[in-house]
Amino acid sequence: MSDTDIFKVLADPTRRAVLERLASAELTATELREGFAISQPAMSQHIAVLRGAGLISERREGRFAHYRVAPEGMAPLHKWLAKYRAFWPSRIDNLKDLLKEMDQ
Amino acid sequence: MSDTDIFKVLADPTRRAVLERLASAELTATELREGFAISQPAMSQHIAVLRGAGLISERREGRFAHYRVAPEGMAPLHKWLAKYRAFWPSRIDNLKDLLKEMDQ
DNA sequence: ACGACTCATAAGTTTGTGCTTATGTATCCG
DNA sequence: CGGATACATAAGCACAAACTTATGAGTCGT
Repeated sequence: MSDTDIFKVLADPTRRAVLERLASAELTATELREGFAISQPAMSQHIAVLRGAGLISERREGRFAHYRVAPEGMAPLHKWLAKYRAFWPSRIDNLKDLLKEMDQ
Repeated sequence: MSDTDIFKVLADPTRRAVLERLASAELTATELREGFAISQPAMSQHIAVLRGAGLISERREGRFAHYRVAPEGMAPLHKWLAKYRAFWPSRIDNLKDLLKEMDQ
């Protein structure tokens, strides 16, 4: 998955909203569609794109498809952004706090 | 600058390449164009987009326009990605190393 | 077996993005 | 002043992206 593809995939607000909803819970395609003013095929297509990018994973169960975030798919994005870490200083303190939290 | 806009801006490989070149040095529009198989207006348009997104800043000097990275423009991206930091564990060690480096 | 349900795929339309050529504006230099 | 240089803007075109409706494929319950 190229950087260009990752950015293109995430440039769509509906797809980012889908990721956000999946961040807190595993959901089916139909459940995901709730709250979106979008047709079922449109959602299906977005899901296919997210899956193609490795950003979500699928668990089939009968006629239901359950989706969840595949965080490792964000790796290219992390990696790209890291190239600009020389400019992070103002955020380092936050990171330090975060690490302290996680140590406990 | 919305998340959607930031992602759209960065989804273009030419624009990301421009940022990469500017990360190490301040350059003029013409200098930036070197190595790209692209017309002058095309580059000018990409620059306008990057500037509109707050990702680069301009320093005018006579007829020359010098550009450099405006790292704070990446903030929305950092912020968005941080929402998925719950999935970072495998990267925490790298962060710790990074912080150690920066403390010295 | 049959209708209802969940999701995927196909085809067509519309809108957006990035490019081009042409031209405009401002600055520098001889 | 007048030509050359640096960059921006305008207009038009080609391709890509996201949506729609229609339909297909598989699963469930009665």
